[in-house]
Amino acid sequence: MRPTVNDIAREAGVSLATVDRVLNARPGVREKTVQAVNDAIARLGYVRDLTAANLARSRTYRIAAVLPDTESQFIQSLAAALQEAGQAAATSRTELRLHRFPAEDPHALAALLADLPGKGYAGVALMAPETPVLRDAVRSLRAKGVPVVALVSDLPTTGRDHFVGIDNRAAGRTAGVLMGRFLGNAGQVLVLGSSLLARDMVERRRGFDEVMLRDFPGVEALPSLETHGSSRLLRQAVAERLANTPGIRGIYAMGDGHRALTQVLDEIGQSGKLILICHELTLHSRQALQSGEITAVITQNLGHLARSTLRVLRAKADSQPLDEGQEQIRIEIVLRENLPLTADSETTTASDAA
Amino acid sequence: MRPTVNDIAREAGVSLATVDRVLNARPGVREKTVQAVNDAIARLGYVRDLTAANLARSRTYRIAAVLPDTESQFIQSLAAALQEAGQAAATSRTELRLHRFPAEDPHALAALLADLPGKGYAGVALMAPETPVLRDAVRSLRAKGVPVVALVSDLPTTGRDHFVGIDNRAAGRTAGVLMGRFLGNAGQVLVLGSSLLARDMVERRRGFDEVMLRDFPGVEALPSLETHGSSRLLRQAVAERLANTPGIRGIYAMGDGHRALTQVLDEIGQSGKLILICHELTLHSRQALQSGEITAVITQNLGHLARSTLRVLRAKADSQPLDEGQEQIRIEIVLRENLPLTADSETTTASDAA
DNA sequence: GCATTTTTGAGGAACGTACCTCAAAATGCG
DNA sequence: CGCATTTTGAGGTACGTTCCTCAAAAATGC
Repeated sequence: MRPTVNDIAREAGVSLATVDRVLNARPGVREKTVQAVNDAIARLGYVRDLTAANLARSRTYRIAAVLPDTESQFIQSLAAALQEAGQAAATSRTELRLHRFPAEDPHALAALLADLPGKGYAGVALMAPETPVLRDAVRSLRAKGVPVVALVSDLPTTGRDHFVGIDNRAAGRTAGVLMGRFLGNAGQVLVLGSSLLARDMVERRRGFDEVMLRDFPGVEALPSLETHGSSRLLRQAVAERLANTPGIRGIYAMGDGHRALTQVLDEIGQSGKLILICHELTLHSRQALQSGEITAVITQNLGHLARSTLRVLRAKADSQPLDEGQEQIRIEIVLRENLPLTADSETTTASDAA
Repeated sequence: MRPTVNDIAREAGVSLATVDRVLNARPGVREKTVQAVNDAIARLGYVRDLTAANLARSRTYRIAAVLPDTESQFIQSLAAALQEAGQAAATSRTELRLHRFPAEDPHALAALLADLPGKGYAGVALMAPETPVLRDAVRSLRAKGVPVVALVSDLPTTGRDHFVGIDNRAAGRTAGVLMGRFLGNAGQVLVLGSSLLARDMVERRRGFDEVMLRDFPGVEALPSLETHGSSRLLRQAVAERLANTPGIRGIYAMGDGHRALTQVLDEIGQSGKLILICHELTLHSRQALQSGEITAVITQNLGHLARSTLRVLRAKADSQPLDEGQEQIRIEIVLRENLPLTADSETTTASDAA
């Protein structure tokens, strides 16, 4: 049988009340007694039963996930993964609520965040561009004791408690090696990004160039083409570039918009002829991998991301330490050959089925 | 406030006892009443509070992990990862005990397994070769109601409840694409495996060949060289082959023994000149990746593996459904550029620090 | 309609911890 | 030493569920 608080009390020769005071760091216990209790704890190898503790505390965790209201397949998948993780966590006294904000309106976002503490939220997960208004809003949240984690794209200047996502610079480097090696260190590479204002895009580009310069002098990475999430812009620009620059043998797509990209390649008869490396495994990129239109996808496991978010926020809310290893989100390389069968990490969830 | 069993009783117009009978599928309730209760549950959106339930049940999970007593760095790491996951799970009424068996003695293993049910184990995780003796032992365990999961190498014929590990065929395919592409579809490849009796080795080889035949006709994959875990054998064989077969431009090492391999390559002056693809990220393979001696490592996250093992066994012990997505172990591709900083998935744990 | 069986209700104890109150004991100080 | 103050003890209730008993009520068969 595992030792309980009563066993500690007996072992330490003190009362249950005192043990409780020590365990929960309540005041009014002599240093000497604290020691005696801690010794007994160590001797018995006591570990607090968290299930009982949470029950007694009737602790519940209401958590807010705040995402832009973009239509992108990636955001949809992220939302679905969060919902799913929330469902699964319902049995452990955790409740997740999804909030959307107008993608281009930092003030609406700030207002939304300001409203959260009053509603009894134990933590907030946030994916948003790092504006000054946001910075203040996050600081104010944290000042009120509500932990905040940044999702997917980091927000270092806001002083967020944690970042849940991949190291985008390393992701860019990974794309770089794959591209360099697959091209055999020769040829030009077209680089596409949704916006050079987003931190993740900048970091990916930096990582990509780093590897290219160091290891693949034979490859020329062209300046980034910004698509601003517009598929028309993307198709036009890509078609034009490929026509004008015959040396292009690879494309590195740092942002979303796989669909428009594979479409335009198909139209101009280049489908499957270029090395194409993208980010994020979605329903579409999965198909394109399978058909050989996309060579490799750099991705992160959204299921893991969502579960990690909940775990981290719960831990922060209780100011408990994290299991760093478990919370590190891996940079996954997906080729046709190691395409996961289904589910989880991915984008094929409820929202797609509908 | 979340609804409780009492709320259901009120809502359904029955007593608490009846609600309990329905919730726990106890007999003696009319179909009509069951329906009424289920309706109330649905109407209120009740979700059982597992923490309270486990507390009331005073359910604890004693789990055995059974591994061969091999010295290999991989097994050591796996053991460390399991220990660590066990530590972390201690707060949730889970206790993990590690058992070792003599690697070459199936009967000792069977005896060990036969002894477990008496000791109150709620589940067993097992990594072992698939012998007839083992098959019977596992079946007998399961017949006694003890769930069994296979670790790392599957045991399909034993009727194990679950397999925790990667799809080794897909892992071989992944190694294949990387090799084929990195070689630019030309040259010969030396393939090393510890033993062709181990199921994982066979599956990796099969996957590797599959891709080679289909996608890289220019590459010739030589017959597997068995090393039987002996580094002397490995060094001799590799040196000889490389000397006799100048067309070899890549090596695919399906098993362990990275250290001996990189050493012999260094000795014959081939270090870093060949494309070298291995399995399992260990302390040594990590260093070799960093120095460029190894090109790519196909690996699985041991931290994830260990945590998944515990989750699966707990679920099986309670005959609850699994979150398939969460339990799928990914095939990870590690290059120098996406080498995780530290910890977890890996081999740099307590045992190494000691 | 009666006896028999099945279904239901009421209540309580338990799991291990948190948190509260009030009184008793120990300690520190002048 | 006596006083005020700090520290400790004893006991209780609560969290939401499980699991038990015993009696009462309802349904069933003949």
